[in-house]
Amino acid sequence: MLETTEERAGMPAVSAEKGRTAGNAVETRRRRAGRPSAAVLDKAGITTAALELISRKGYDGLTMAALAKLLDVAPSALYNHVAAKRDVLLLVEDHLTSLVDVSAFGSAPWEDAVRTWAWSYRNVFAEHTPLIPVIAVLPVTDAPQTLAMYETVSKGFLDAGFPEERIVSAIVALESFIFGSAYDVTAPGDIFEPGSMADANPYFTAAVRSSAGQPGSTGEERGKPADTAFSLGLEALITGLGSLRNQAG
Amino acid sequence: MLETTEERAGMPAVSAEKGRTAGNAVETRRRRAGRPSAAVLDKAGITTAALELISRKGYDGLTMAALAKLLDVAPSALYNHVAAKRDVLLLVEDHLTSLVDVSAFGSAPWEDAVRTWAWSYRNVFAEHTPLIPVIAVLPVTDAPQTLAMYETVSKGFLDAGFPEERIVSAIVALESFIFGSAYDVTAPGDIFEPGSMADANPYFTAAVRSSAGQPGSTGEERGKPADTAFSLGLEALITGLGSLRNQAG
DNA sequence: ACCTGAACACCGTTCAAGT
DNA sequence: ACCTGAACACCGTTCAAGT
Repeated sequence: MLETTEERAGMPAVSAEKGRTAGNAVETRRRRAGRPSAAVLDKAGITTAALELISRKGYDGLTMAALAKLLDVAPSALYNHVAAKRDVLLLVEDHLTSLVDVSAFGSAPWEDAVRTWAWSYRNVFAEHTPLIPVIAVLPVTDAPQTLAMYETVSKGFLDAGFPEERIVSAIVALESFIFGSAYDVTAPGDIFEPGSMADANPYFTAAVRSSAGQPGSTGEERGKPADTAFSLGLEALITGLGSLRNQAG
Repeated sequence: MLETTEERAGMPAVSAEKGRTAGNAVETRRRRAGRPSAAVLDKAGITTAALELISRKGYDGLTMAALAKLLDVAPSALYNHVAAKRDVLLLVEDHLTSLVDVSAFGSAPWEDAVRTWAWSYRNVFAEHTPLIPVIAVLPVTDAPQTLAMYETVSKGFLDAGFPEERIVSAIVALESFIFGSAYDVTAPGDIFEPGSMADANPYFTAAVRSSAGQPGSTGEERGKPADTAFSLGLEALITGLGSLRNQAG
């Protein structure tokens, strides 16, 4: 999996001085200053610790100080492995992208493969919306797993008869929709309730009232609003983009 | 338009003690402690000052301290008018939404109206992507201009024969695509250059190479990549969602 | 090369005191 | 009600010193 030499270790690295794993304090003997005989930190360990912190305390809890504490080092030690906090977010982003399901490309028909990929992609990042501003501006060179995902998706599009010169635009369009939709998942359910402003906005108010209880994409009685909107937009995109394919696929 | 009583003043409020407008220092006579005879701050002034700061220094420059300095007050004075920095972002967001062009609804055909609205919406927020996480979770009750936009768009959809119970989902789907696409505009042009990873990712690399110089939506020789992708996705959504309309429109 | 520890230049926010 | 001024509890990051 595009593993680099400095990222081979598991996480969290065992601290020789303490005989324990990070985040699970057992002893308190201090590590003295100076370079340790074996490095305590590596990128894989930092990534796993960041993920652990995010799942426990959310993105507000992901501070360099908290990360350092979980890894049992001084905050400044992190800067031997990352240039800035943004690099930590980047490591996390690339790891999460490897969780996106691209397996249907190559087995299922194009429409099904895009559907599986898009839902999986949205669901992964719905839990990690603070990363979206990072991804959107992220050069693919800095994110090997993200690049690997694009490679699989590109091959799937090409094999399905999609014109090569339109593949990147199509992926970008789908991704834009996916990222925007990931935010919707986190929105409160009553986000569109006009409340006291209902009288001044009758058309929108009526639309909101009548949209309640619409069936979800999976067929249940009332789907979550975010899922209904995602399904609606995704099917429109699949149909519209699919019309660009030629007969080769 | 939906002006509230405490927001009627222009901006920046004139400081009686200094005889100048905020952000344009002339005198330095100190305002003494205690409640001033006329309020120095109001929401409209805070909004305009925030916008000024953003245009001059970007969102990193928008701090409560910098905002207070531009308005010539102590930082703590802001908290008499907003509960937190988030409220400042909300004020800015609602103002920007009022700049989105919804004028084509009611005059142009539905497809053209959606197109005009979507491009305008994307262009406004492409310059203000840090607001996107705020909007996505924002109850409409707290943003009267945003609600007004939804009202106009909803009426446009209904008048065009769009089924009422699908309007909110359709707007959400379009908005999701618009917000995601706004990020693309800010991305560096070479974001997809595989660089040294090209060999390991041949399909994606070929797609990136062949996508360069594709025509933009406005017909010029080579459009900006973000515009090409936006056009592609938007037209797919317009076609797909448009098929839901009945003959009434 | 890769740690510690101290320090720097900020943040957003709170709150008593003043008029 | 609506300011000032001081203070609090943080931030991310830098850098000399140590091995």
